[in-house]
Amino acid sequence: MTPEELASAIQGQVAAAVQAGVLPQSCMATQVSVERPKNREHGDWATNIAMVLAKSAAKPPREVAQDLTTRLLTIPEITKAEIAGPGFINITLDSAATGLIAISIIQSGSNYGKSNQLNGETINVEFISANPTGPLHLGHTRWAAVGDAMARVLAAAGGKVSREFYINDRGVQMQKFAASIHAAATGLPVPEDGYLGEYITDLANQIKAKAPNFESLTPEDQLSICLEQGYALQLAIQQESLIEFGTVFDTWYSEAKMHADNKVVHALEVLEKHGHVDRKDGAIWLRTTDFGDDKDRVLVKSDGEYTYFASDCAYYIDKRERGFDRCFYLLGADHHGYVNRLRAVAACAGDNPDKSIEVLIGQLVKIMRGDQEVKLSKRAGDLILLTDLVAEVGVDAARYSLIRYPVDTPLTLDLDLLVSRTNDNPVYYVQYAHARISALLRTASELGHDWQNGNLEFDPGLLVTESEAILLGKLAGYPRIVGSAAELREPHRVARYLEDLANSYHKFYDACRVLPAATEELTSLNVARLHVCAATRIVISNGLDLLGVSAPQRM
RNA sequence: GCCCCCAUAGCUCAGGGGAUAGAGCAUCGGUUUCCUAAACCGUGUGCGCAGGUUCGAAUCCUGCUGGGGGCACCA
Repeated sequence: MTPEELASAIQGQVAAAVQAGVLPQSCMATQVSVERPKNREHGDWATNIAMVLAKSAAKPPREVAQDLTTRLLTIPEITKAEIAGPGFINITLDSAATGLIAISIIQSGSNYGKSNQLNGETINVEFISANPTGPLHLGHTRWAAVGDAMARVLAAAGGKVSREFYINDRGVQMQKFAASIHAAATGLPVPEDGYLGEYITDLANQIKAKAPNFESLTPEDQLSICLEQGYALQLAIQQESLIEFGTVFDTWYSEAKMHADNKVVHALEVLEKHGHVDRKDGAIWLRTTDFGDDKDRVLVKSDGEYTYFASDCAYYIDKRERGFDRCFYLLGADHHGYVNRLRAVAACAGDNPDKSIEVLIGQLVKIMRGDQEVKLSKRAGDLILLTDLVAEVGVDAARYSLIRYPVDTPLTLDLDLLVSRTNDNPVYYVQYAHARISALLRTASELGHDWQNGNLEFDPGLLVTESEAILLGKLAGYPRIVGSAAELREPHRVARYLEDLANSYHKFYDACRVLPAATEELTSLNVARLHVCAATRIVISNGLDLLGVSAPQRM
């Protein structure tokens, strides 16, 4: 029996109580919530329904609980229902009812945990969106991991998700980038505010190697080759490192192409049509203060140039016209000032920002090397790159350690720690549980035990020990973890859950012998426990998949 | 000045209004003739301060203190 089934069974008993006149009609509307009690002695599940209903029933919670308890005991799967504390009802299920979850997980396989909670909503998840003027650093890496996990979680909850990377390939930064490469290629001094770092020299060398006549070109032609080639090379480097990292975008969206396609002009027309555009001081403004921004924003400067903000507007409007119900922006804390203006843009375009825009602010990643904080500065070339992190700790550990914390808390990674003690990383703990089960199932098969289709049937009633009951309860809770991770936009919940699940599995493994000893025959108890193991492996594998972390067969 | 985020064990952090607030690391000790010991078991004076909301607050609200970040016709 899953918690959802239990909740609806309780709902049914509430209805019966209303029918019997014990509870007023108003109690029907109340949502029943079922939770796992922290303390195992309180049973398998607990509900606070009596306390919630107490007010509308105009009775003390314990009295409501008393009546419901009697009714709940008529449900065959419930062996015990007790009132506790202020009015909790603690419920113990028949061990067979608890154990059946294993079968249901095995049948669902990779679909276990998926739902249609988001009801096919089309969601655009935009993240990283780094300038193509340098490699991706650790700040981007947090989003590369979390943004992708977010997309996976939303998809598992029934969203139609598209991952998108916005390329800021237009504007002053690109010019500086080209000038910096050009300087490196020709031995000129680095321009003011230019980019530093070895990668600039590398790019310059690659460009010169591809264009043997480079030296003989005019400086203007050289510069334009540097821009074009430097951009292409650097973008390819970003794309490759993300693929290696396991983050694959559906769309790489070029700002320059958006301009070339006249999308910005179109966006201005849309905004104008909705009546929030002003002209003053020779510039064109969007009256974002109509919708809570603290000042109006310039779309077109008095010199006729579009602002970056104009691109933001056009990009948003284009996303909506491409059919996305909801646009996620995953931004660093240094961009939190954008939230109000993005929402105002949506409102100026005639949308309800509460529906169409969702901005998640990720606090910055602080990096320690021992006691020393490593300062990041792309211009100065002092970087911790995505590729560096992966080289040091591997994709799985890197992704996992970035995902397992909520994004709204600053994250401190100690590189020395991550490097020197990789075995202590929780990801290994979870992966080990998966590898351990894989080994066990492998052994079962090598010994010729046919536990799935053999003579012995799965008997869930044999799973009676404490560690089995705890493990089964955790397995039953997985779908709601995925659901809450999606609803709250907090993929880290999946990671925390997996650690908890792995812990329950290791304890189970320690307490319960799964396979028969070498000389003995397979028993029904072995079969039942093999089902539990198989179900656990499925859940770990499904959960790790949501994080983009591998589930190894061997370690 | 205005805005956002944060404050929980020695350290890094979990904890969607519920019962005795939890992990990992670190410390010290224990467990394997038996399926993977990357495991398991034991070892703890902790929710920054003050109010409020209610049957009940680490959780929600207000104020304060302390830390991080942000405020351009920049990108």
